[in-house]
Amino acid sequence: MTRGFYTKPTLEVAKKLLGKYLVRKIGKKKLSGKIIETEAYLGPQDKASHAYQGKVTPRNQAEYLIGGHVYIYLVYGMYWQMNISTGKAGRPECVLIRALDSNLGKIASGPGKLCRYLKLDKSFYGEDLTKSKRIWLEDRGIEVKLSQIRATKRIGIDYAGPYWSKRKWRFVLW
DNA sequence: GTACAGATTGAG
DNA sequence: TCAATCTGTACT
Repeated sequence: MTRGFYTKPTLEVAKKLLGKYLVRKIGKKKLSGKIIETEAYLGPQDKASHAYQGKVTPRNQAEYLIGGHVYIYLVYGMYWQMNISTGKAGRPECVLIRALDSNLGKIASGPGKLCRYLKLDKSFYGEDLTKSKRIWLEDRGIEVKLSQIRATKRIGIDYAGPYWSKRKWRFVLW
């Protein structure tokens, strides 16, 4: 996948990521899975985003990078979440990868489990997906029809209030 | 320096 | 339904 794919509007990227393959190389082994669930977080306006109101911290600065970079962080002190930054540089927008469909079953059926399975941690912070040799995305020619994409409300952000928690910015491949 | 909440998960 | 568990952030 090239840079141009990631710099499109975030909601568009979130939908187009469905059906693409996430590839992770560990030593001589290659792990991969089809992306089946994503969630969009839209910058300063989104109360559920870490960059709400344009906040910049050492933790979320990767969210401001130009599309195609990894924004990874720890939640609840135990689980890593992998995001892909989207849009232009300076825009705090990203897509959270929530689930992969792999031949190993439901091992990556949630953001925390996904990262545990792929052995992702802080060393991937800010990794460039268009250049990295240990993690990248592949288009394997799977055609995703609009009727196969289901939009639902996002998970685990009720604290952001009913308006933002009800935005249907979670996309599931049906 | 200390307090506190969280983009989850798995067990009960 | 609810606790585990720890980092970053916002205070004093």
